[in-house]
Amino acid sequence: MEFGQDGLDDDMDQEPNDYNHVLHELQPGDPRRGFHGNGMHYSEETSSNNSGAVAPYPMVQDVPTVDTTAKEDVPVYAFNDYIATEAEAEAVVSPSVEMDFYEASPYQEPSLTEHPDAIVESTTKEDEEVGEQREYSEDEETSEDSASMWDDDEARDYNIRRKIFDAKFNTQFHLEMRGEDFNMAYVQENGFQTPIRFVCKDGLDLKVPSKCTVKDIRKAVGSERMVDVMNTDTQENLQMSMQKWHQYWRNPVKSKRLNVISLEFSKSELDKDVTAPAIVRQLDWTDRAWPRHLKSLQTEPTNMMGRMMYPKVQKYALMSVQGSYTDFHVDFGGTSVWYHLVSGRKVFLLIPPTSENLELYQKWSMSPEQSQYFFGEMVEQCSRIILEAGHTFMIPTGWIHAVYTPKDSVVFGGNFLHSFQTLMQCRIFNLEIATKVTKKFQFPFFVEMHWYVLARYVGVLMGKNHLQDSEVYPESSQEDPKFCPGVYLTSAELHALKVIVWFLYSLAPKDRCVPGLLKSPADLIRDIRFILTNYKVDRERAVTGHTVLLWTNEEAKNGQIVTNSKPQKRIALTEDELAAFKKARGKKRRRRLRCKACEACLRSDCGVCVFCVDMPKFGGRGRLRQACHERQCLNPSMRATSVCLLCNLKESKNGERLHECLSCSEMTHVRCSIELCPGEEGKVLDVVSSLWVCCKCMKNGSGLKEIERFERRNIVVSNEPVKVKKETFGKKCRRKQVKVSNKEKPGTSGLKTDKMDPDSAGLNS
DNA sequence: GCCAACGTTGGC
DNA sequence: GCCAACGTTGGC
Repeated sequence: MEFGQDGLDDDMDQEPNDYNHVLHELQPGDPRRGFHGNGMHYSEETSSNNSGAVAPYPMVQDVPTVDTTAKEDVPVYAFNDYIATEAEAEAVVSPSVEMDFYEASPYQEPSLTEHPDAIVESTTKEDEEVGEQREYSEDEETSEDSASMWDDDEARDYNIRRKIFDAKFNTQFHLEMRGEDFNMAYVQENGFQTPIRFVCKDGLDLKVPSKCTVKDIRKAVGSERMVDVMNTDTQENLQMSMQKWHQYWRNPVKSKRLNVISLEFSKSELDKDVTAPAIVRQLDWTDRAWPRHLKSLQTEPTNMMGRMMYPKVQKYALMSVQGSYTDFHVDFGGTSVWYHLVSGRKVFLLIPPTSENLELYQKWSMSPEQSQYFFGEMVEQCSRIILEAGHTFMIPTGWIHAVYTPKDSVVFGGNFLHSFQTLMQCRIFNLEIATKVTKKFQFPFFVEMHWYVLARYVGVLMGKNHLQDSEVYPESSQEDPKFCPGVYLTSAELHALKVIVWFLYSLAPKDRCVPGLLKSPADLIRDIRFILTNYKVDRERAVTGHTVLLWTNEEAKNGQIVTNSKPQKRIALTEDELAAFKKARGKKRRRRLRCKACEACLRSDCGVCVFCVDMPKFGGRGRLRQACHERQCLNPSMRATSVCLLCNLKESKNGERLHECLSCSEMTHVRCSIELCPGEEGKVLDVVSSLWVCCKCMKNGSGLKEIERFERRNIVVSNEPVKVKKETFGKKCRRKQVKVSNKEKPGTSGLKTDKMDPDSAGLNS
C-alpha cells in the first residue's frame, strides 16, 4: 500500500530546509506554525483556512545543537562508556545504509518446520494449478474485455500473468498459522520476520465486514472523496472521486486497468466496522507511542498530510479490478502490513529483504529500464502465495512484493511500525531517501514517531514523562531514575532503542524533526542511554504476552488490548535485582586479553623500559603496573561475551572476528561498520590485529588523531628502548598513595610515600 | 591467594 | 591532553 496524496499541494515536494526557512520567519503564535518537526508536512491549509485544525500547543522545537565554541562537546549519546558527540553520532548512518540485518538479527528467524504451531501445508503446487486454472477459465468467462487485455502488455517487455504464475516461483517463504497463535508472546519470542497467512480469521480478533462492495465503500467515505488511483500498465497515479471510481468499477468495458490501493478511511463511516488484528493493535507504534491526545484531535478522514494529527495509515480499503498489478515494491517506512481479503483473489510474489535483494531492488527501482525486467527473476528466490476471500495475510518489514489480481477484489488492511524490526524499518526509510521517493509516498511523521517511541519507552521503564501536556505514565512519581518494577524488555526491543538513537543522530539536524511536545531531546537521549547501559534483558520474563507500551495501569489491569495472549506475567523487581542493575552499570573493562602466543607475548621483559624499571623484580616500586613495552600483545583477544554492537553477533556470518575501535572503543565487525558508513574505510592497525579505527571515527576525523596517539604510545617495536624522562617521572603523581606491599622490594621500607624516588625506580642504572 | 597488567582517574 | 598512579580483574 502506498500513502495517498489526496490534494496535497506542490509544496510537498520541496526540500525540508525550504520549509525551515519559512518556519523561522513565522512568529511564535502564528496559527500557520506547522505541526511537527521541520515543517515538511505542510499542506495547503497552512496559508488559508482551517487554522483551527492546526494544533494549539507548542510546535516546532529547534533541534538540539552543540555549541561548537564550548570547551567541551556536550555528550549527547553514548554506547557502553563511549560518549559520542553529536558530530560523531551524525557520521554514523548515511542514506544508503547497507546492513545485513536480515541475517544478523538478534533473534532467530522462525522457520516453517521449527515452529510447532505452524500448520504446514504443501500448498504451492496446488495453488499454482488452481491459479492457472482459474485464470484461464472462470475469469475469462466473466469478462472478455479483461481477458483480452491480459494477452498484451504494452507497457512492459513481458507478459505479467505468465511471469506471475511461472513455476519457478514455487518456493514457500510464508508460515501458515492460526490466529490465536500469532500473539504478543509469539512475537516476543520469535519476532515477526516471516509473512504469515491465516486461512481463517478466528483468533485474530480482527473486525471486518463480511460483505463489502465498492458501493458500500463509496457510501461510507462519500462520493466526493478523492482517491488515488494507480494505472496498472504504467504504474502511475491519478486521482478521481469515489463517484467516478464507482462508475468505472461498474462499467463492464474497461479501457484501462485501474487500481485503488491507498484509500485511508479512518474517521469515516467505515472506521467503526474495521479493526486491525489484536496483535497489530499491540505492536503498532501509532497506537502504542503516538501521543493519544494528538491522535484524538484528528477529525477529518482525508489523507492530507497537513491535516494529519498522526500517521494516518492504519486503515486502508483496496479495490482492484481483475488484471490489476502492482509491481515490486517495499511498503513505506518499512511498515509491516495486515491484509484481509473480503472478496476476490490476490496473488503475491514475495522476496525476502536480504542485503543482496535490497541492493538489487534499489538498483532496479532506479533504473530507467525498470519495465524491461521482471524483478522476481533478478533475485535468487521469489515465492508465490495465492490469497482467497476470507484469508488474512501479514507481511513483515522490508519484504519486497508484487501483487496481481486475478479476480476483482476488495481488501481491508493497514500499515504499522513496531519495535521488533526497527533496524530494517530505518533501513527502508534510508532506501527511500536514496531512491528519491517523494514525501507524499513516505510514512508520515516517520522521524517524529521515533522520538515518541523513545519517550514512551522511557515512560514505561523509568516512569518519567518527557512530553509536555501529555498523559502521566504509570508510576511516574519516582524521582530517582530507576526502572519501573516488572517491566521487562526483549533483546529485540532493547536493540530497537539503540537503533533509534543511531538513526536519529544519523540525520542532519534539520531533518531530525524533534516534536514540539518533547521537552528536552538531550534529556530523553540521556535516559535512553541509562536504559541501554543498565537494563538487563531477561529473556524469560520479557515474554509476558503483553506489550510493555501500555498507556495506563488501568489498561494493563483490564487487559483491554490483550485479547488473545497468554496471561500476563509481570513480576516486581526485588531489591537484589535493582542492586544488580546498579552493579551492571559499572564500567566494562578488560575487554582485551593477552594471546600468549604472539612474538611479543613470547618475549621476556626488556628490563630497561619505564614499565620494567618500575617492576618490583627490577627494583621498582610497582606503581605503573604495565606490561613491558616490548611485550605488548600483538593479537589480544576479546572477552568471550563480546558481541558486535551493530549486529549483536560474536562472529559475523563469514567468520569475521570482532574489532575494537581505538577511538570510540566500540566493538564491531569491520563489515558491519563499513555497511553503516558506505564510502568510508576504517583503518585496521598493522601492529595489533583486532584493533582498528572504525569507519565512523575515520569519517568524523577522530580516528587519525587516535592512530597518532596510539603510535606515540607504542614505539614498542622499535629497537630503541623507551627512555624515562627524569625530569617528569615521579613528579606528576598527585593521586593518593595506597599501601605498598612490604615485600615489594628488599631494602625499601614499604612506607607510604608521596613522591617517587628516582633512585629506587632504577634510573641510575 | 598471588601475580601480571588493563583501563580509568585526576592532577598538572 | 598527558601520564603516573592505582583499583581491579583474569589467569594460574
